Amino acid sequence: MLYNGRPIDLTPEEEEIATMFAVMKDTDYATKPVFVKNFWEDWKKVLGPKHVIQKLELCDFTPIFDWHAAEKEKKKQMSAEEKKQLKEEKAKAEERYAWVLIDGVGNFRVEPPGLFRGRGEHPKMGKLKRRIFPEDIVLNIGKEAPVPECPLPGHKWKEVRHDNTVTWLAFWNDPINVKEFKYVFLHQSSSLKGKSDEEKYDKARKLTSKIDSIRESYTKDFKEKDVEARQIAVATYLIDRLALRAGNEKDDDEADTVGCCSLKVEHVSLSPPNSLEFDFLGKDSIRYQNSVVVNEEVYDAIHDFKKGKKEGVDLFDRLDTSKLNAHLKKYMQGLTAKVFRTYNASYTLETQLKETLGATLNEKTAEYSRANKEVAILCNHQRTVSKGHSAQMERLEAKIAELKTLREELATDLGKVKKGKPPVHSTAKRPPTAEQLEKKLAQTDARIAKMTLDLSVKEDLKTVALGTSKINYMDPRITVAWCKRHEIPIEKVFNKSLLAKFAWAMNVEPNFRFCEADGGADEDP
DNA sequence: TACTAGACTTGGAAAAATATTC
DNA sequence: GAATATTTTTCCAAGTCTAGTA
Repeated sequence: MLYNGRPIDLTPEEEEIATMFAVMKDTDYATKPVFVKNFWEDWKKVLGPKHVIQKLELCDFTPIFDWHAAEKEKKKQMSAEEKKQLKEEKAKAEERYAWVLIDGVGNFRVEPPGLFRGRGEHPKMGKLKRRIFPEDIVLNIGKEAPVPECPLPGHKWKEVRHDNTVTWLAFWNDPINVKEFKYVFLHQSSSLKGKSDEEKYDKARKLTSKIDSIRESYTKDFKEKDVEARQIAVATYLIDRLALRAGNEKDDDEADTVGCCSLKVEHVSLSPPNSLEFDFLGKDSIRYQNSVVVNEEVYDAIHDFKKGKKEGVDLFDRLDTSKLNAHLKKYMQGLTAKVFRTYNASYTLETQLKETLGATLNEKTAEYSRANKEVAILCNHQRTVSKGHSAQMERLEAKIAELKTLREELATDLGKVKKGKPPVHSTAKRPPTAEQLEKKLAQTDARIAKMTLDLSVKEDLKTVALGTSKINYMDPRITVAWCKRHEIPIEKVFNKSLLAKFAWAMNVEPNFRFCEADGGADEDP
């Protein structure tokens, strides 16, 4: 790299960190002052006080960036054969880390050093995430099991435990947030994960038989004199109807985001006669923006909760997630705020999925996507619009316009031919018959219809992420049963990973209903 | 009861793999 | 068959919630 216009040599450690920064030149992070400041503070520590480099502004990382770009290009240019071989070698070398006796392991690699990429306006973005050594790692293995050999010569594990009350295989402290941990868990497809997944959905399903009385109860409490009880009622209403998250307290050294219990007064505004306007940053700094017509008593309650409070003050000042969840436990064993999200997502999928369907497989899977989309919207699962989206839309529109012109030409030719005159637009040596033209016209109409539909679906889904609800919120038994009823191969809606993850749900009866009145109710009430 | 360490689920972005189009 | 679009997988950040402690 260059410093003040002159080439400069760095130690491998200094250079490694410089490279982390250099390669991010074209990302959003590089433009954020907090990111740059945090990076410079941490790099400076490594450089030391007497280093030639004293000012970040005088650093020119372009040579490193160009080198990295060239490396990337080299990799891209490798033949498919070479890539395949490299991949196989890697898989072979790692195979022994990928399995435990009973099942597969999830992510078994430690996180490599890098610059922390927090989401939203994270105060720690750009900080150096240091390299993890065996001395950082705690292993959890069977008492009689041989201790895995430490792969770095001269190093040793931090600790070896034998704790069979937890599921993790290893952990280390997150270097960015030393109080937090990074775990190695079993694979999503493992029986252990499958079991707890099934329990999660069973618990949500159990809500079916309780939900009416719960709604009755909190509706009654909208008028409670006691402020805490009233806040619990309104918060539960929002969590139930809007699928909001619980909203735990957050520290100052995290991005400023909220959930239900941590909403601030400025996040909800009143719009007469009875609408609430929500606008706040939720998990991952994803914006939640929604206008909802609400129960009049809820509207009045929010009005009261906001009264006399300045910006930045908690809307539910008498409430936190533990109080809320403690209250929910009175309704049902194990009931917490997140269960409502699972319940309402699964309920939505089941009620949205139509039982009367079009004839083709494509129409059926499109119906599934449509229902999936409703769930994703409920849960506010969003994605950023892809880079080439608008260009892609324009191309599709142009194509449709082209087809429409063709259609007009076919129509006029058909008119001519029917009157026994020669076609104007056909350039074929032998003029087409009326039948041929009619067939082509029908084909073109079908193509126009399909492309127009594709176009609107694409535009519709440009900010909606379907994956998260599919992986975490919709009871797979709903999907499997629906597919069985409509003779849709399950592979059409679940990819390989999901098939493995949801192995426990595959034997469900075709008539399974998530929201049967007695669905999953207690054996002994 | 409040606090917090700990363990687990949920989340979007980016990379990699695969399918489609020209 | 290369370029482009779409889907799948990987990565690791960021939530939720429990249980133990003071």
